Amino acid sequence: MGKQMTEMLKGTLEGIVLAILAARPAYGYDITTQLREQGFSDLAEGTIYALLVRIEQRGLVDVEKVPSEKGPPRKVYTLNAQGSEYLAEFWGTWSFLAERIAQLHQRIENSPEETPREEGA
Amino acid sequence: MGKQMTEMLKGTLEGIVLAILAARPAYGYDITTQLREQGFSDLAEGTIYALLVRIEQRGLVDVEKVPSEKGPPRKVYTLNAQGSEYLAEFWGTWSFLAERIAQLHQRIENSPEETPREEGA
DNA sequence: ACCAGTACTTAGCGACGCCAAGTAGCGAAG
DNA sequence: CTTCGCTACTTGGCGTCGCTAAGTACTGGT
Repeated sequence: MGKQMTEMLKGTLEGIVLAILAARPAYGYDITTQLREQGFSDLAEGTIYALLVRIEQRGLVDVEKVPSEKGPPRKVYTLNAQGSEYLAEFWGTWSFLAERIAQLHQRIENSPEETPREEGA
Repeated sequence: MGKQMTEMLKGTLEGIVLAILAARPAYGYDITTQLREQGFSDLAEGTIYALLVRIEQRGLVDVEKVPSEKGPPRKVYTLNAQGSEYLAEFWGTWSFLAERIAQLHQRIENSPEETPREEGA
């Protein structure tokens, strides 16, 4: 997916990453790999790292440096209480938006321009 | 809803507006009113107008100036063939994203940290 | 010694939604 | 007749976000 997906990820990627961290703690490279495997194939690596820095500075996650056998130390992120709260808000916002959009989608599906309808009443 | 919604609307608002136009032609003020009534209560007016200019320049809509009894002439936007195509792409992208996020949501719901589980096997 | 894979960082860019203010046309109230 | 409020669109500047691109650093294999 291209530009549309890029724009859509603004605002949702944050929630996605928090949701991943809600399942279990993880580090940047790991998260990137997970997402790429789950279909976000051309997700930029730098994006995740920048996002992690942001949510750390907002105090939504706790960080721990863990040595790796295969490279530089990993920064393992864990969702904390504030992060859980923020994630809950995210689900609320997302649900609201998804519901409106689903309604719009149905409304179109159910009233295609082709279908002849009684114009009068 | 606040900042989360603002960020989420990036990329989705365009699709929302196109979907509204797919139902029937409309002008900026009208679209803004519709959206505000449908729950996007603090949607900025300028946002919609800027978006309409963009989709017009991309050739996704046709425009017609229609005089109004209550003020300046309205710019009525109609979704054209290219717009329909683009909207279809939007649904594809949105569906993909919504599905992934739904999966993430379920995965969390089904494995809450609180629930005691057999640790061994 | 070199390269590939792992893992994180940084600087700059474009796109989008918001804010604020302004322009313009019309009807009703004073 | 001026003023106010509603309708309707425009414009300039701002902050945020994801992407691009380049770099740093550590390890193991050839």
